[in-house]
Amino acid sequence: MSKKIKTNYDVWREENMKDPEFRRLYKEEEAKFSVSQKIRRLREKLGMTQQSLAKKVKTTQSAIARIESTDYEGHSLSKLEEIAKALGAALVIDFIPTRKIKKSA
Amino acid sequence: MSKKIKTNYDVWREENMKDPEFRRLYKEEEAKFSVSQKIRRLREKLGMTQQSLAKKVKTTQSAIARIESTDYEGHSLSKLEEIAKALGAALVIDFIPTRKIKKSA
DNA sequence: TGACCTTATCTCAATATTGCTATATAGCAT
DNA sequence: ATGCTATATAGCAATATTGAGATAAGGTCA
Repeated sequence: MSKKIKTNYDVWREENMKDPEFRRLYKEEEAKFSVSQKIRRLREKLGMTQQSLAKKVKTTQSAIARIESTDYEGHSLSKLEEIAKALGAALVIDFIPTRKIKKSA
Repeated sequence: MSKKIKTNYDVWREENMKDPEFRRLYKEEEAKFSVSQKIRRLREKLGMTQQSLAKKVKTTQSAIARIESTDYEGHSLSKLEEIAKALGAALVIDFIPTRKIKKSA
């Protein structure tokens, strides 16, 4: 039934799972994951292949693979929007202040 | 009726909302605005000009103006990260499913 | 009025991302 | 083993974004 192909991401995750701190974050906060990984995980939840996602986004499998690679950081917002749509999701972006904001105008 | 889907971002926010300081800094209403507007509003709250922000991000005022223009959609994630940092904020990105995900996998 | 500050818009070159093909690897099944 | 499927990666052309300078518009203030 279920195919268990081990991706680079699987290898990466298994390796990192050896680290207790990583395990803690992995369980508690998926928010800690990169955009690339979020896309991959959502795609896999939907049972889609890179190929089928590529078709929906009108691009190629290799382009999806690149976007999902753990060390890729060249994402564009427009592409992310397209991908989100193809995955039946809404892309949410927000800026969260990490330090105090001065009251002055 | 339908279950409200709680995203990782929701969990993250709810958890942080327990902190009074975070609540003060975070304004729920901000979520409605576009990325361009969010940048502009946050910059103005900090009393910064496009010029001063440009300097922090090592670019020009015209580039900031372009990024803040309402109909601009060519944002890159890397630029947004830089801008967020310069504005003393964390960039949060999440995919929120808008339809049910099959239980499998 | 003029001087100054802030923002918007234009153009162009430099840089970055994307699309695409080909190819390699890995897992599973026959 | 072979064949099939899914993914990863390299190279290059096409496309898109960015950086920069010039300029214009609007506001404020003396």
